[in-house]
This record gives sequence, C-alpha cells and structure tokens, in this order.
Amino acid sequence: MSLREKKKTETKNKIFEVSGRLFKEKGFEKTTVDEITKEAGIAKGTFFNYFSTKEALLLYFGEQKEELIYGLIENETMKGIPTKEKITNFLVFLAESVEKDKELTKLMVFEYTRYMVHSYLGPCEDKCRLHRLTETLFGLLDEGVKVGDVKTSLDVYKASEIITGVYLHSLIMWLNSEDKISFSNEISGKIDMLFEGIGV
Amino acid sequence: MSLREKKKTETKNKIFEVSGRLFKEKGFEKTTVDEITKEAGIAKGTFFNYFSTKEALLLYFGEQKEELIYGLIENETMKGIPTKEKITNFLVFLAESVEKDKELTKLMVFEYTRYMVHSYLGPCEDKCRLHRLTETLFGLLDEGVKVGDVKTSLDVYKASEIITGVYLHSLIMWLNSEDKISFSNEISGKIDMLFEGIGV
DNA sequence: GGTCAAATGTGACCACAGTCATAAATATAA
DNA sequence: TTATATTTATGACTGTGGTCACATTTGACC
Repeated sequence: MSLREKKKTETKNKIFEVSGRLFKEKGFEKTTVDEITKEAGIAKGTFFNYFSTKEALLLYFGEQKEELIYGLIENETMKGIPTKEKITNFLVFLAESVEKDKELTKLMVFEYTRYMVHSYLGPCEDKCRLHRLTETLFGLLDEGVKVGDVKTSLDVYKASEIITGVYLHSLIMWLNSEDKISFSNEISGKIDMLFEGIGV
Repeated sequence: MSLREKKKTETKNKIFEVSGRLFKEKGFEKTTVDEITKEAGIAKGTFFNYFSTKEALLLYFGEQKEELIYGLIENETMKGIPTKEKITNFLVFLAESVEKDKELTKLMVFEYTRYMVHSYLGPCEDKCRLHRLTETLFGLLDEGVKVGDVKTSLDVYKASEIITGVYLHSLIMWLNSEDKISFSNEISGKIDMLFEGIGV
C-alpha cells in the first residue's frame, strides 16, 4: 500500500470516527461539516473529496453495518429447519439488529429514500438495500419449494417481494411508534399469516 | 369572511398556483423560494408564514390530491362484489392515480419519510398517510369477515397492515423502476397471492 | 535528487432555506 | 374618527451545505 493510499484510508477513517462520535453526541442534523472537518484536522473541501454530500456519509455508516449483518447470517445455524422458520429467524435477526439503534435507522431509511428519489445517482445497483433482502428471501423460498415446504405453484419472486414489503412496512411503523411495539415480534406474527393466507 | 381571511386564502392560493407551475417547469429542487415569492408578488418571509418549510408545501400538494382520491373512492360502485375484488379495485385505483405523476409521487414519498424522521413535528396523527390506508383496508376486511369472504380466525388489523406493506413496497419498486412495470398490475397480482397464502 | 504528471488538500466563496426585528394592514373599542 | 391591539408582510441577515481555482503532496521515470 502506497503512502497515498495509506493517507487516504487514514483520512477516511478519521472522518468516519469523528463524525460517528459527533452524531452520537449531538445527532446528525446538528452536526455540521465544519465541525467534523475541524475536529478531524482537515479542510472543508477535503471532506467532499471523500463523501459527495453530508448524507453520503450516513449511507456509508449503513453499508458498514449491513456487511456485518449479512456476514453473520450466512454463518448462522440455519440447517434442517422448515422454510417458514428460516425466514422468520432471518427477519427477526435483521429486526433485532436494527432495533439496537432506532435513531440511526431512522436517518438511514430517510437517506435511502433520498437516494432513491434523486436518481441522478444512477439506477438501482447495490444501492438498493431492499433488492438484497428480496434476493435473500428468494433463495430461501426457492429452496422451500424444492423441499416441499412451500406451494409448488408459487411465483417465488413475487412472494419474496411481498415479504420484503411486509418487513419494510413493519420497520416504518416501528420507527414511527412510541416504542411500545416490538419490531421483531410484529414480523414473526406477520410471516405466519403470510404462509396461511387471508382467504377462506 | 373578513377581509383578512380573504387576503389570506388569496395569498395561499397564489403560492400554491405559482409553485405548482414552477415545479412542473423546473422540478422541485431547482425551484427556489425566492423565485416562488417573486412570481407570486410577495416577500420571502411571507412564504414562511404560510408554509413552515419549502417541503411543507409539497406535503400540502399531497394532501390536496389525497382528499380527491379518498373522496372518489367512497362514491365508487363497490357494492355486492367479493372482498378480494373490492380491495383490489381500491388499491388499483390508488395506484392508477399515483401513476399519473411519477415525479411528484417520488417527491411526496420522500417528504413523507422526512416528516416521519423529524418527529419533532409531533407523533403520527393524520399526517400518517399509511394509517389512513390501513384503516380503509381494515374496514373492507372486517366486512369481509362478516360476509364470509375472509377467514373468521383472521387478525384483521394485522392483515390490513400486511396489505399496506405490500402496497408500499410495490410503490417504491415502481418508483425505482425504469417504467417497464405497471404498478397497478403488480398490486392485483400480489393481492391474489395474499388471499391464497404461501404455505402448502 | 531533479522533473513532470496526477492525485489530493485547501479555504474563500456562493446559493439558498429559513429567521427576526420592524413596518404595514386590519380589526376592535371608544 | 381616533386610539389601541392583533395579525400579517417585509427584506436584510444568518447559517450551512457544497463548489472551485489554485496550492501542495506524492509517485514514476530519468
């Protein structure tokens, strides 16, 4: 690693570290880029060499966290249990990890939306968090069809989209709630209903 | 109506009208408050007497549209058809009305999220668009239980939340898509699946 | 270690949302 | 009509995110 690269990652890490501390202390909105750069010992312009906007920094936080989560999931003991339980465990795990920092999650959902709206950032690639979730669910359901846990006639992709939607909505409701409800409980209840169906 | 009130609504309408035109011409982001006020023939400060932020104006657009939609729905010919069809018709109608102006919808979804995040605006009252949708669905499903279209054992509220989630997710996917998919088609397909269930 | 090109750093500067003390317009009371 | 209170309008001003022309540092090649 060249000196340049070393300094680069050093600076990026410094920004990450300082802003993380400041966000926890005073929140995202009330932390200014000026503060971050001052504390990090760099010029304001430098900040924007690393993150195109203040919000991009937030997305970076999200990415870091996401990598951790999906990494953990693949190492989970998810063998030999029914598909419904696999999916429930997976989503509950996601929910629990999100429940740990409600404020950060709020901000990230918000930024994700902004990202979506301002599509000059290019169409959905890995930026689309929801796609990743849908793909993972697709994998689980597809296996379920083979095993016989799930209707063979099922449009598996549509089903994974539905589950993603239910997850997203529960997340949003939880973010809006005054904390009386448990996100992870909500989720598992709804998965049950999805598997049974609504009609008679 | 006093002179004051008359002038007030006049000014508000002027802002509404001018900004509507400008948003269509140049988009929301590129339209500045200065422009709006200049064209409306008022001072900048006056704008903020009517809308606390530039974004509040966007929400106002949304509210206006929503009133129209829900108004129409109650007058619809929705008598005597099965619950599943009622729900499908309702959501397809919503979807179609949203499909008419994708950009505005994007912005509104975005602002709705912002509204949610910055909860110093007070907790969810009528601001919660999703709640209204869930309540409407609840009404339809509840009737369905009585009529026998829907499982009697069903947790009706949970089911309406699920449907809301599916609607929301389809909306978001459609907003992100490059226009090849039809939002309203997506929705009706997914309602079918919800009624049948995923499990064997 | 001298020279050039490319990458990175810098901070004065700008655009724009939002504020606030003050002025103008309107209502109320006499 | 005059005097006073209340509501609404005004625009200079401020704070902050983001830009850009220029300075500095680094790496490659001789």
